[in-house]
Amino acid sequence: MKKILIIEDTYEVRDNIVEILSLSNYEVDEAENGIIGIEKAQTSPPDLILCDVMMPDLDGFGVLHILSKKPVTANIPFIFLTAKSEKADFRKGMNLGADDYITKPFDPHELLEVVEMRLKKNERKAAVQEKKGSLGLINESKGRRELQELIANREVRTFRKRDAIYKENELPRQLYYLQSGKVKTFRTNDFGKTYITHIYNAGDFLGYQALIKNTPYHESAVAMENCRVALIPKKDFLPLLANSRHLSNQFIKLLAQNIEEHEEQLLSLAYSSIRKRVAQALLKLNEQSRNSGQANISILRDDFASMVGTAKESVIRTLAEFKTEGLIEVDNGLITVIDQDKLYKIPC
Amino acid sequence: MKKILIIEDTYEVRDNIVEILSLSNYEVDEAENGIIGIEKAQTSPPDLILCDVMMPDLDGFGVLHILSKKPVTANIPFIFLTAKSEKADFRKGMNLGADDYITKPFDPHELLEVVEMRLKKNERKAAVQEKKGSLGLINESKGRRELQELIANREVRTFRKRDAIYKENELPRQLYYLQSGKVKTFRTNDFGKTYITHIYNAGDFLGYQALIKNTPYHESAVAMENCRVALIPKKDFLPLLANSRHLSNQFIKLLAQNIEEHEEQLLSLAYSSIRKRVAQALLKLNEQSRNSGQANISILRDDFASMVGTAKESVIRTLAEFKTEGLIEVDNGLITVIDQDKLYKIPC
DNA sequence: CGCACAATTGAGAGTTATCAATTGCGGTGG
DNA sequence: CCACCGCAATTGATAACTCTCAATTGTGCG
Repeated sequence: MKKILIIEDTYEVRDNIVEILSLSNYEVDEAENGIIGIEKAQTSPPDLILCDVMMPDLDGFGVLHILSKKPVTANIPFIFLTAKSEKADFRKGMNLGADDYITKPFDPHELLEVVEMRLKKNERKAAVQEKKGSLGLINESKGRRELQELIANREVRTFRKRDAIYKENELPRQLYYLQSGKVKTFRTNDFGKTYITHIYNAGDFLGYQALIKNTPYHESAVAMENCRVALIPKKDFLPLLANSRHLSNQFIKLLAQNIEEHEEQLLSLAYSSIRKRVAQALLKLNEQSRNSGQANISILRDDFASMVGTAKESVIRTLAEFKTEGLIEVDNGLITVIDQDKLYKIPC
Repeated sequence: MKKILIIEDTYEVRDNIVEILSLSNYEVDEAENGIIGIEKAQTSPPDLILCDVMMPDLDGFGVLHILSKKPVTANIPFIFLTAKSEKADFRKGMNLGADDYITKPFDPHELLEVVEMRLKKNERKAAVQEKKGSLGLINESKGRRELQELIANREVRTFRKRDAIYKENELPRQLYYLQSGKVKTFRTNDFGKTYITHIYNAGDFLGYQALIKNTPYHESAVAMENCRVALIPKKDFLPLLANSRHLSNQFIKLLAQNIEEHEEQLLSLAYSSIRKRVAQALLKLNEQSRNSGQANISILRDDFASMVGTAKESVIRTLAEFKTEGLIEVDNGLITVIDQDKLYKIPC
C-alpha cells in the first residue's frame, strides 16, 4: 500500500484530502505544518508528498528545499497545493524541483489522477534507470527505495543533550540515522583540544565511515540537543551495502561530498584569518539552522570554537566585531545573521 | 595465459626460472631489482610474483611491503625466493603477508608445483569470496582482478615535472592511474595561496573524486617529477564502477581512507604548532619516499609549505631547528630523516 | 661568468592563544 | 522573594607564535 504524506495547515483542507485518499486505499499520514512535515518525512518516508505552499513559519518551498537535500527524501515525488494559480508561484515551485502542482479548490477526481500519475511515473523512472543503469552512476529512485527500507522499522533510541552516541576507539556496531535533533562529531587532540569534523541534522546518516572501513571510530559523536536516532545494525547494513549498487552509490556520493567539504576546510584553516573562518562557520550554521526551520543559530561558544579551530575567546571577540558592524545580532547567546552577503565577502 | 613476474638480481637464477616457467606456458616478465620490479608490477600487474629476498637497494621484504599497500597489487600472490632457509627470514616474510617461500636451490618441479598451487588457491579464494559476498564488504581477489582490467591496455601519457595533469574547474574526462612518478593535488585560495591536499605516488589512482561526483575538479593536479600516467576514459570507468560491487567497494575504501587522513590533518592544522605539523609532514613524506625505494626526501620548500599550510620561511626555519637537534640531515635540499621516533614524539 | 631559481637568514609587525577576572543568567533552597 | 551557586559568555592584558618583506647565499646551467 502506497503511503502519502500531506502537509497542510488548514484542518478542513487536510481532512478533506485525507478522506479522498483513504477511500482510494492509500495509507495517509498528515502534518499540520512544515516543520512537522519534514520530521515525518524523515522519520518514516512516504511514497509521495502533497504539500501546501502557503504556511506559517516554513512554507512549502522551504519544505521542498530542505527535503531535496537529504538522500532519503530527495526523490520522493512532491506535489504542491496552492490556492492561487499564479504563474510565478508555479514556476518557482517547479524550478525547485516539484513534480506537479494542484490548485485549490480541486475536484477529488483531479487529485487522485495527479497522485496516481506521479506514483506511476516514479516507478517507471526507477525501471528505466534500472535498465540503463550502466550509463549513469546513480539510480536515484531505486536508491531511495533502498535507503527507505534501510531505515524502516528500526529500533529508535533517544539521546539527551550531551549524551554520547559513540566514542573514539569503540568498534562500530551499527549505522545511525538521525530522525530529529543535532549531533556533532569531533576528534580530540593529545592535549584535549577538540575539532568538530561534522554537524549532523535530522535526515542525516551517521557513523558510516568507521562501519565501512570496519575500524574503530576515530571520532566521538555527541548529541547537541535531544535526539531521536534510528539504529541500523551492522549485519543489516554491510551486506546491503556490498550487494546494492544503488546503496553503495549513495554512500560513495556521501563520502565524496565529505571529502570536498573537508578540503575546503583545510584550505581555510591553513590560510584564512579567524575572522574569515568565523564568518564561514556562521554561514554554514545559518544554512543548517534554516534547514531545520529555525531563524537563529544556537550553539555553545565552545562548540563554535571547536568548529573554527580556535580558542573560545577569539570566537567571542570576532562575533562582537560582527555585531558592531551590523552583520549579525546576538540575543542571549542566540545568533541571528543579518547580512549574509557581507559575511560571505569578508576577505583574507 | 597467466602472467608471472620474477624479481631477482642474479641473472643466472632469473634466467633459469624464466625458462622453467616459459616452458610450462606461463607468460613471464622479469625485473633485475626491487625498484624495477615494483614499477613493472604496477604498470602491468601479473597474476603472481616471485621475488628474491636478498637484493641490493630494496630487498624482497621492501618490495612486498610496498606492493601490499596499493589496491592494484595488494592481492597478487607473492612468493619469496631465498638462498638460506633461515627460520627468522621465513617468519618475517610470512608475517609481512607473503603467500609462500621457496629456498634456492630448488628443483624445477618444486617451483612449478608451488606456483600452480598458489595460482589455484587464489582463484578459489576469489570464488569463495564471491559466494559469501553478502557477508563481508570487500571481495579482495575479485576486486583486484577488476582493478587490473581497468588499467590494462590503456593509453599512457607522460608528463614532465611541473606539467598540469588537470586543472581546477575543468570537467573530468578520465580516471588517471599513476604508473610512475609523483603528483600533487592542491586547492587554491582567493589570494593565490595553495594547499596540497594529496601527494600521489606510483600505483595510485587520481582524480576519481570529481569523476564520481560528476562535477568539475575542485583542485589542480601537477606532476612533481616526470610521470607516466595511464588514462581510463570516463565512459569505461563509470559504468564499471556502477555495476561492480567489487570496484565500488575498492573506491569506497579509498574515499573513506581519504576522509580519515583529512580529518587528521584538520585537527593538526587547527591546534598544532608549525613545529609539530612540519614533523608530521616529514614522517609522511619519509614514508612515501621509502615506499618508492628512496632513502631521502626530495621536495621543494614551497611545496612543503603548501602541505603544512604555512609560509615557506617558517618551514625552512623549522627544518633548520630539526637539523641542529639531530633529527634530520639536509644535504643540498634533500632531507634525510635520522630520528623518526623523536619526530613522532614532538609535542604540541 | 652571469643568470635564474631555490634556499636561507634577519628583523619587525600582526594575529592569536593564554591566563585571569568579571558579568550574566537560570535555577534552587532558605 | 532573595541570596547563592554553577555554568556560559564576555572582557582585558600579556606573551608567544608566525607571517611578511627584504636581503643574502647557494646551485646548476648555458
